[in-house]
Amino acid sequence: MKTSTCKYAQCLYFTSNALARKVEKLAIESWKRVDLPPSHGYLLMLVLEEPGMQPGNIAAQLQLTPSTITRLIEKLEERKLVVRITEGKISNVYPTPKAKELLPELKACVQDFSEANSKVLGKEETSKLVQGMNKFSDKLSG
Amino acid sequence: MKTSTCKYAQCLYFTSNALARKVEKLAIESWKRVDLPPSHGYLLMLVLEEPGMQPGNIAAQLQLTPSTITRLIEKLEERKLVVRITEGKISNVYPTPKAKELLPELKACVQDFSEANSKVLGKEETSKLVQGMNKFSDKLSG
DNA sequence: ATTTTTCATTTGTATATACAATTATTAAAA
DNA sequence: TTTTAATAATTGTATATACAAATGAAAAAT
Repeated sequence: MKTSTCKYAQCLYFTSNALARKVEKLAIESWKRVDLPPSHGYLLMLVLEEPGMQPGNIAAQLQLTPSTITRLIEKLEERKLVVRITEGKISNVYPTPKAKELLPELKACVQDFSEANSKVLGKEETSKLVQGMNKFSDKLSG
Repeated sequence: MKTSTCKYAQCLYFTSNALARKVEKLAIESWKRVDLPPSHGYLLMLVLEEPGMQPGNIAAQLQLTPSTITRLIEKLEERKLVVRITEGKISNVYPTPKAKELLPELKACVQDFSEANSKVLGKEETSKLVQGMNKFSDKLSG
């Protein structure tokens, strides 16, 4: 259904949620080749770039709560893609060799997704949209 | 954390999800006065405007799946805000008197939220952002 | 008039996420 | 140095949402 026929098409609540759901779906497609949901994929890439990264920092980077990060890590551990090494109150998350092997594929997913959404609105306009969303996000995150 | 310090700040997946979560939070605040999550509130308003509306149409309007609508309606029934009357394979959802009494308060929530997010970016710019998001949404929704 | 297909809704189950409470540890204050 | 406070991570529980399967009814085809 076109948003123009939606009663709440002018409402940011409605709009941002609807968009997020659709973009999520698109992203899921792009990440199917590695059989990971996008959220797991992004977390994994973060850890590959910075092995030993702590859950708290991951949470900040991904703008998710620590508890959510714990859950994501659990799943990635089950898949043998990361290991957690805990000393005292801090944990460090490391990618496994299996994850390292997967890196090129992960990058391909990101690339794939980027191309997919560039096709939708064009690179320029998509980039502007992203900027607008970030601007709003930043003003909100107190 | 500012998005500018986020590794994936240029990624639509990341951006749209992060924005949706933040906007949701803002909306929850606005809807607290009626003790309803925003999604329930919007559904209820739809049904108040068009009593007897069917779940399938509600789903289309809100761009949610029918199963999600069933769940939302269940909650609203528990709260005695709507009733479902089923004949054959179709259902009609009606607002209760309690819901009708609530209508001014619901409108106040919408108004409140709208003001809250206008304060963030300004009316003009917010409106442009919404347009951009809708445009993307529309091109995506196959 | 039966059978088949389509359709609207619901149910079972799964994922993503959050909040509040808990645990365990380190740092600060007394 | 003992107590207190702050911090990092986790766990328990709850909400929002979806997909796939099931149900039940109406419409279409034979």
